[in-house]
Amino acid sequence: MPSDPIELARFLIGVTLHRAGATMISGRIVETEAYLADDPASHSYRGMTARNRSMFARAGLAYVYRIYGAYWCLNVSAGGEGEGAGVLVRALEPLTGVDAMARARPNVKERDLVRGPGRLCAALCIDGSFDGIDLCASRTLWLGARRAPADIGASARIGLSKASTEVLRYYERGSAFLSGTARLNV
DNA sequence: TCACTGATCGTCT
DNA sequence: GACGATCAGTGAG
Repeated sequence: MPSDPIELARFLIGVTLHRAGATMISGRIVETEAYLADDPASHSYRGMTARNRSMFARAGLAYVYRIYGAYWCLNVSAGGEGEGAGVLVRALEPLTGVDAMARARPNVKERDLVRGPGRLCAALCIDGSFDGIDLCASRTLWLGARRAPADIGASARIGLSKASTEVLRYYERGSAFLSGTARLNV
């Protein structure tokens, strides 16, 4: 697994994310965003705090944070220890445990279950208690095998007020499970 | 399908 | 005290 945030963001496209709870849930990552060490849009930009310390760990740990008071977002830490880089996991292609995801998100269409970082965490029951876990060693949330995507597209990142033109969002071209509008997923 | 808006609260200034 | 790596609902085209 690469540690450079851009290489990691591209590598994670096609990797299977597993969640073991009452039911086994898994999905293939189809969309990511890279957040660099010296990046005005990154939580790590102003240095390490109690919230973002997981971003400064060695690559491969989970950084889970709450946004807009209501949703959780899952990142994979990147870079070397103390660097403060990460990759936001934005969308999955559901593989197994669709029923469990639907129970966690009632009245939601299958296509929208894990299409977006907040929705993804809700469907997989990921919250702040997962912050800092090792995604290569955990038995509750971990990264598994990779099935290489046919084609990887790139676009500007979504939802940012700073550095919003940097092309650091990556996605599997043609996937039906991408977030954002169609224009971004060409 | 796209654009716009309000909700909501932990974190940082 | 302000803001945010989002989402669901609404209305127009």
